[in-house]
Amino acid sequence: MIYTEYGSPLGRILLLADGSHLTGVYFSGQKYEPSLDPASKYNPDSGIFRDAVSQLGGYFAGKQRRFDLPLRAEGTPFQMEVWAALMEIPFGETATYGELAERIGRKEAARAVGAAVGRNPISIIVPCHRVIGRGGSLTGYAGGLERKRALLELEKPAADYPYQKG
Amino acid sequence: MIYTEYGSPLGRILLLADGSHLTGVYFSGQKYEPSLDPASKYNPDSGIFRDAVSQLGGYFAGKQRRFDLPLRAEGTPFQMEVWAALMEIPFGETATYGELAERIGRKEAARAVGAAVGRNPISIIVPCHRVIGRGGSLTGYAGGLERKRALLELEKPAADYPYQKG
DNA sequence: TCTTCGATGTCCGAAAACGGCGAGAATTCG
DNA sequence: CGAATTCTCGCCGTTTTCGGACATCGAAGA
Repeated sequence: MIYTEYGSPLGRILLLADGSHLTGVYFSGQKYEPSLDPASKYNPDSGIFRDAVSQLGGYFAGKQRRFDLPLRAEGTPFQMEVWAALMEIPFGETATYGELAERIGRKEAARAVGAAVGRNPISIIVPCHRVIGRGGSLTGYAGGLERKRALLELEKPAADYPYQKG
Repeated sequence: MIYTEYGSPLGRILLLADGSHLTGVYFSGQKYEPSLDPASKYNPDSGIFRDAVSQLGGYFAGKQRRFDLPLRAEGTPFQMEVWAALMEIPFGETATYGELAERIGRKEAARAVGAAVGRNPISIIVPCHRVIGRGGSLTGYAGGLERKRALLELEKPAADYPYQKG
């Protein structure tokens, strides 16, 4: 278990890996951010991290629309199904929680999908920010709505997203 | 993780080890017997098992009063404390649950001690059969009271143990 | 003598609470 | 009259909480 940090335009990001696979990408301080395993080592020079940081850099620079990295996300069967579905949403597009639920064959489980999306361990790369409410509202994001909005604007500069009141 | 079996005078016994340490000794079918990890391998020729079987043979034959084997028993801190205390009860002697509780500095936890003793993963060698009720009754044994009685008689052939009523 | 009760750590099942939802009714304003 | 907003309620997987049951034992009261 190794980790490193990456200073993104949206704030510091913690990256976790098991050596061969990327296992976590968290905005520092975000909801559900795991506490660092004492046994894990700071190792910014690991190949997996160099690739990840490079691709994240390209993404934030607007030069890269897809990621190509070995990922490993562990969770309940349901969660992993949801996360897999997330990977099917292309850059620049969005889906609703209900649509996602339907796609995995559990039409009525929109709310459970919401909970699972919120537990996505690999932010940005597994694009949980592309899921919004049926009415178009952003509804929520573990890293903070501000970042969700920023990511969506980065992917679709021309669009305007509704602001939530307040 | 490896395992083997040993046919004792009191029935078939399952032995577990991690290669260097003995991690489990269970009467086949006893309470709390763990289901065999699919990844574990049958390996009766492992050195640790040869030693264990040899010493168990000597014990049942009445020729050996102590065991000398590398052990590893995992559990909660409380449980491990109880199991360590069990090792202090010499061959042929007994202790009550309350005494054991007092010995680990938790005088009032006799009942909790009972629960922990019941979870002992290394029967016979960690001598949980040497713990009896305050009144002298055998109270319980994960491998069955009949075996507990047999073990105690093996260790102290001349003694007579009270039968529980009924 | 017999029953009741309280203290203790762990496990297990049941039940409830809790979410990054969504459809439909009720309500509020122009 | 619409159209936007708020409420209410059902939906569903996960997490948390809670209540017993245990390999006990001593003290207190009937």
